[in-house]
Amino acid sequence: MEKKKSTSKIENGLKSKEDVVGDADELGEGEEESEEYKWWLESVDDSVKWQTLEHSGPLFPPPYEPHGVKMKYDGVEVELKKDSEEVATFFAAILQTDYVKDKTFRENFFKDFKKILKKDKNNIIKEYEKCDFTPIYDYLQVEKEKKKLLTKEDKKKIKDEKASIDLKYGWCLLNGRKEKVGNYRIEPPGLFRGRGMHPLTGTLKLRVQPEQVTINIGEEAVIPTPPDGHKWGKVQHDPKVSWLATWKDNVNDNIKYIFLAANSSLKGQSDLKKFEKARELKKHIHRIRTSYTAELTDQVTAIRQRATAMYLIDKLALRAGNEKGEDEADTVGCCSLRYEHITLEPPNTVIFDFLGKDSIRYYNEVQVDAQVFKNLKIFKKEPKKEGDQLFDRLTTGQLNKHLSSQMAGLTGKVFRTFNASFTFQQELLKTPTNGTVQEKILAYNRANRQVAVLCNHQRSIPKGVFKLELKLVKELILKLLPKAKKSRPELLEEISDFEEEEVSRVKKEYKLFEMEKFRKKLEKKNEDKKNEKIKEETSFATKETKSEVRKSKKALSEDEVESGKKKKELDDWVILTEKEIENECKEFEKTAGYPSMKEKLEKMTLERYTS
DNA sequence: ACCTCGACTTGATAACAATAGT
DNA sequence: ACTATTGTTATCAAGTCGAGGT
Repeated sequence: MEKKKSTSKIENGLKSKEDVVGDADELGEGEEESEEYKWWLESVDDSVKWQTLEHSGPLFPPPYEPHGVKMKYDGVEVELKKDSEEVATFFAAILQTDYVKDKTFRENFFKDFKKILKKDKNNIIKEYEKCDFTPIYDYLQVEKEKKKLLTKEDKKKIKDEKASIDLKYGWCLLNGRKEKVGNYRIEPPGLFRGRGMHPLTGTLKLRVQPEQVTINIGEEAVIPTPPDGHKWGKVQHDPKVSWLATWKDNVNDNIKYIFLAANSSLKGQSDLKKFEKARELKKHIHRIRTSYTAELTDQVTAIRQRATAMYLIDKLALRAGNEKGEDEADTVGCCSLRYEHITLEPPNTVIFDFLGKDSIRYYNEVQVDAQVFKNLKIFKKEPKKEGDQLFDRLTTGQLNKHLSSQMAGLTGKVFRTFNASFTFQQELLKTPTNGTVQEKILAYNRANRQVAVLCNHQRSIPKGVFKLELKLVKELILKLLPKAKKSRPELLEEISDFEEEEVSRVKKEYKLFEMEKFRKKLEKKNEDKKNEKIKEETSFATKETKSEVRKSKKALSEDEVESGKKKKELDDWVILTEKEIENECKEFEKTAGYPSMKEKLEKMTLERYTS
């Protein structure tokens, strides 16, 4: 195999995209130049993941250090033993978030808190309602502020320590090559933050002991030393799996792993394989579509359901939708859709409304093929009612079995990759061939947006409304919009009641403010660009005069130095039409509001503590 | 033919670092 | 130079899917 010295970043800039991706292996700074390993040219047999494997094992979180701050029970300070204090502190830390507003979260937390209290022989704390965690919360806030105020040297020291840890645990030797390890830290204890209506949210996630951990490592390799006084649960040498360590999580009985990083050869190879599979589907998609379209009218219900599901997965990029257990949030995918998740509106509109992965709402009104509409109507026919499976004769297992008979290795998720990639490519084809960098970026972002729409990817405005926040929000608005003092006198009033409604109203107001700012920014840039153009033209006309020439020869004039950056950016700026500005604003609206506000609030909190 | 378990990917989001703006 | 904004990386919950047991 031809080997080549890895090249510098500057050289990479001149190379084709493929090469740049290949060169993306990063060795720590100051590393010796290593010979490049072209994993993407390696054969794709991945049943054996490695021949030799050496690593430093997982890194455990530091033991809990008590702070001694007392919480209150029924108005009285209570002394807590170490373990109880730790759990109380987990809860205190998120006091202002709306995890605490969630009844399930509170109850699960308190149940586990009481268990720990019992072990610590504490029989004072009995009712959640009498608990007051705010002293601990306040303490944590102060600690946070202190951390921010650390000196540069202290911050550097912390950074260096982190780097030396990373040097030890962040790398492994896979077949003798140095590769990056991903999540080498054992997950620290805390309160399980299940998403959506997870029945176990708030449950105490216990500290993982080395005795629960299995190490997977090469036979020849030195076995990493477990923490003092501890032993590994098990040490194995299985080259058929890629993980370095594993343990079982006490909350869901889920198995957790330590894997290599996303940019490692192993992950790279399987990623490549995934996309190659999606490309392969392109060759078969016509045949597969013809086949399931024919099956839409099959006599056998199971086959009809399968065909209909395939249509939805293909057309809407729905997830396969495995069955879920009792102890999980009630979310669905294609195969697990229920009666209540779709509404049929003749002649052929289907309204999807359900919670998908991460309890993110999928809402879509779509026109479907007439036969699909007919089928869905049949699948909803009585005696079916709310709570019943729409595809009652279909499981993901059966679906995938059929898919792999149509094309080797084909499963439901391949359609998502395929359709996302296809959409992305189609959208990129609209890039202006000789457009500016700005225009190209715009096209790229638009393509990404289209994929996000297809796959229903959405980042939500973070929840977690703080009680204190409302007050701060009001202060903030007054600070930013001084004229509101007159027009909105109620903002000056003392807050008596922290109603959710009030919070969202103030937030909306802030969002409007943000959007106005954004629009002004765009318009100003447009203006600047227009002016610059005019200036350019006029300066070109008078360029002949000697003084002008001399001035330009004087390297850069002062104000040119100052506006250098701005100018550079303006060079790429495309003058937007009113409609484009409108579109950009609409896009901005989705993300405007909370994130920038949150930081401002944090700053104000800091000012408060430091003044 | 189910059902559970194990391994791995996916995706939201929180935390941090880099860059732009004043 | 200091701070606001934006981009990147780390974290971890929540999916997918095949294998192997009953």
